[in-house]
Amino acid sequence: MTELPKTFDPAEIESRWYAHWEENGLFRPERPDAQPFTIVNPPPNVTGSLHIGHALDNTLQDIAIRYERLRGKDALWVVGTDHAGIATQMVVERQMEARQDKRTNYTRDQFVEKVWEWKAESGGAITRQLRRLGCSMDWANERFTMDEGFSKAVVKTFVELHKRGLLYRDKRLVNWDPHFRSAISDLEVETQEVKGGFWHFRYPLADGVKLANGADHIVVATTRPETMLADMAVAVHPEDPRYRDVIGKDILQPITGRRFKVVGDEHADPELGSGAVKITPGHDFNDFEVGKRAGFRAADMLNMFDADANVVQTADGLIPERFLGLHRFRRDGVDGARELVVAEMKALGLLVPHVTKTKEGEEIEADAEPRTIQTPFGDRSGVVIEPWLTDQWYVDAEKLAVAPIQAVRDGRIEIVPKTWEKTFFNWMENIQPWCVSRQLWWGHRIPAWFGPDHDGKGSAIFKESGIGKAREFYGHTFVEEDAEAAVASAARLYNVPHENIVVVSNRNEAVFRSLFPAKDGSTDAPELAGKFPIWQDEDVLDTWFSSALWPFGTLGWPEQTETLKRHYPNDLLISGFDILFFWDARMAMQGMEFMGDVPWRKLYLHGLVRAADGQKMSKSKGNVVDPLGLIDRFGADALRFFMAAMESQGRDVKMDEKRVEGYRNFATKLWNAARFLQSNGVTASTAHEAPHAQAPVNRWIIAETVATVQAIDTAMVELRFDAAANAIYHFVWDQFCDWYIELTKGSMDEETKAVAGWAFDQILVMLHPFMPFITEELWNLTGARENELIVARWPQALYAVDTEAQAEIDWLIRLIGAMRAARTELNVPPSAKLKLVVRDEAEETRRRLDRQGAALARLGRVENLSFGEEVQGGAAQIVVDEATFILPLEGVIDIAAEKARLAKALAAAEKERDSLSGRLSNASFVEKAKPEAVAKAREDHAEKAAEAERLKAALERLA
RNA sequence: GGGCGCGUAGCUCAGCGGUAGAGCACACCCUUCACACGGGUGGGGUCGCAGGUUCAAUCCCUGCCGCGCCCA
Repeated sequence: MTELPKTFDPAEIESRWYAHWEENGLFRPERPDAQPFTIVNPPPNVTGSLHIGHALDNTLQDIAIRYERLRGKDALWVVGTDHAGIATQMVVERQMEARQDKRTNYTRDQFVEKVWEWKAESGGAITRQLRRLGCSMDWANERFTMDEGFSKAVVKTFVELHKRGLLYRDKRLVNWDPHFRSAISDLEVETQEVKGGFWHFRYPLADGVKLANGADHIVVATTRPETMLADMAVAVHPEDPRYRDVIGKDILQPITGRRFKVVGDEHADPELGSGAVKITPGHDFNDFEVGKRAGFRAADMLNMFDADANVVQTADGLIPERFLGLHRFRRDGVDGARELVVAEMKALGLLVPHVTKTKEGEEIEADAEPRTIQTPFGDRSGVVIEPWLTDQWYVDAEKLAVAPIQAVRDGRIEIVPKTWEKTFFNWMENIQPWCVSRQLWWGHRIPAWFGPDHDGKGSAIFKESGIGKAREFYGHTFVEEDAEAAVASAARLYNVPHENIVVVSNRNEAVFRSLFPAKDGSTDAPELAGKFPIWQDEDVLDTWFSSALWPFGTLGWPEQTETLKRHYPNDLLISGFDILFFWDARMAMQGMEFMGDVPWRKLYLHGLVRAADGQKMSKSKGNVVDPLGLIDRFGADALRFFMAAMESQGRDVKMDEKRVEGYRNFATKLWNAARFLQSNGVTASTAHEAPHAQAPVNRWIIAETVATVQAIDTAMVELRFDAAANAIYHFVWDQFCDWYIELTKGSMDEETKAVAGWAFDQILVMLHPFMPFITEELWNLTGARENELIVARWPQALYAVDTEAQAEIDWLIRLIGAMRAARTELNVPPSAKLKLVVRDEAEETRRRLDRQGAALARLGRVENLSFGEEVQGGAAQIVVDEATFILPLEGVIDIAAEKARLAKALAAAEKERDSLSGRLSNASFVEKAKPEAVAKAREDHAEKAAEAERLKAALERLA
């Protein structure tokens, strides 16, 4: 056993022990016969670095897993990262940009290769950082969503969902992110309020038609004037008397000269604005629905934007040349289509100005009415989302949501805290189809192949298309796990031999090679004449589509592995509530669909970590706290303890560095307690059971240890991390250090050494889930051990509570406390030793004084104890239970001060006594209150009355 | 507009039907042989406001005020 150094260095201990645990496989000890306990980590983004939210999330998980490991379970904490489609592609593209390079200088395969290179070099940052936090994850089986095995699971899921009719391709409006040039899901759209305008345009009626009021036009209002270039109708309420007669008549739109109809649709609210709205089905979600009701097919809806949201010609060719290529609206100081539309309408006299009056009654005209507009933004790109008409893959979330909803309802999944259930239900019950395709290069390529139409006689037919979006035109789709299966499927459909199916890279190639002569000019026949080219969908899947498989994909699925059987369902999932929809809900859907069972039995949702001022941390605000910086300053143990202690269910955690510092101090306190024990010959305990003890102080600390185990066990069942942390904190500091060590100082007999060693060992075990590093270090420094603390045994909580010992030590603590208080209040110098005279004491008190005399003498600074004698002159008097303790202070004491002190105590006792007697004299209280409450009140009343009597007597003695 | 949550000591937060707790901060004292990242003692709260239920409300119910989040 080495002597403990005076101070400890968290950094050194942390790196040493972490490496030791990992190298020795201690995060996943072989326990084939033990009950499994399984958690999967929310896979952090492979480009990410550890932020304070990860620190909270992973600390809680580590506490849970270490706790269960100590309790002997086969504890598995699955770890890995996700490939973060957009984020990772962005990172690599940004690096390229810095070298004046760009993605499109490479083929897709070359680019993807470069991303893998980046991952190999830089993708490990977050996993190194999780290690610094002390997370005891199963690194030996670390997973990545783009792993071969995991990718297989992703492909299989896609194909299966498609087969089951739960996944389909559809042409409809998606949330298009013009920055990333990709679709995103509705969850990735953040609505924000921005200041905008509401413009009113006059749309002339064609053919001389007039409204009931004689007007030759309809006024429509819009917040997006640029979309008029793709308008296809004007909608009015069918019952609106102003417009009823013109339904079915034509509008002759200015600027484009397009003719379209006035349609009746209840979407138009007669109360709002003019009651007439322009309809742009290709660029607005509401208008899309109106358009469909008006009889437009999605494929015929006009599109006026390219992927960058710049204006392109519509299918009818009516957008004037001068608009083409403009951005949708003003950007970087350059006017866009919106500004030009407004200017031209104004010039045409078709803009209805917004008129306001100043206080002086003067009228002021503006082009638009200022308005706050709910505007959709891409959560990652920060640009305005453009509803765009494209073909995308959708998961039928509504059907998949049924089973998870049921599982939560009947308790197979328990959501903690329960308040989140309502949010979960609300979202799940109103769920929208989930768009899972993304127009990126990095990710799981969608296992769907497209092929041309056919004439039924072995020839391919390529449909002509009017709109230049090659990715959308195909005749047939083959969703299969690989190209070979797709070829087979295509051969079946086209009814041709396999060798007549040729896999090409995209549609352009298919068209070119099928319809035009071979490149070498050797023949006039197209190279693929008589054959059927098929090409794979170029899109990839939403990253969340893959991470939804995490609870079983990481365990080997679709293979039916032993691990999978043993560890699915997982026992617990811990995640921030911010990913409840993104991830948790989707895991529940996929888990129920493919495993037929819940992914986890409990779902624990914690809040956000906020900055000290309560603001959300963000890079732009510059208020981000780096958890690694906190680890450097205070140690990982202190940061972890802070996270646990602050995690009460349902509330956000506000950052408080002083508190982290406080827990660093707590670690130091523990360290020094160990030093003290060591210097007193206390060593590691050899038994799991508590030693037999006679001395009340030893029996007391055993009882308190057991009470602490019970408190932690209860807290952990309820997932009250704060309660668990506080229980061990107060036990260590307030009971073990402040009282047990102090009471046993100077009387360290063999029994005490054994009990102290045992109790300290239990402390190390109980504290280990929260502070793994310092506890492991002390465990090994305090004695020879058979095993590391990380795999030690959790304390037993089976002992009967030793109420007798507890009562005695409780009495002793109260007595010493009261004596100290009296001394301080009467300004007795701390070094002064006083005599102590006891009167009115019961037998039990005399016996206790007998046993605790030494402790009382040292902690109460008493040099002589006697009974019953009358004290001459001034003295301080202390009432504890039935006895009065007198500290003679002849000549030293200020009688007036002592009188005041006693009077204050007397007043307090009388106040409580009277309040209790008041309650007891209330007949309805005695009748209606619970009997226990009445009994308790009687008991307390008797006690307070007696105490008041004794204090009164003490006061009289002074007079 | 719908939903959820929060308002308790100067600050950060627990608590909960029987008249309030912690950490930090604050004041005073202590070079007590583990620890000043320490020890001791103490001050400090009409538990947002107003009603109601109850023998009894900080705790349950209703309304209001203030703050925050999510969804449309």
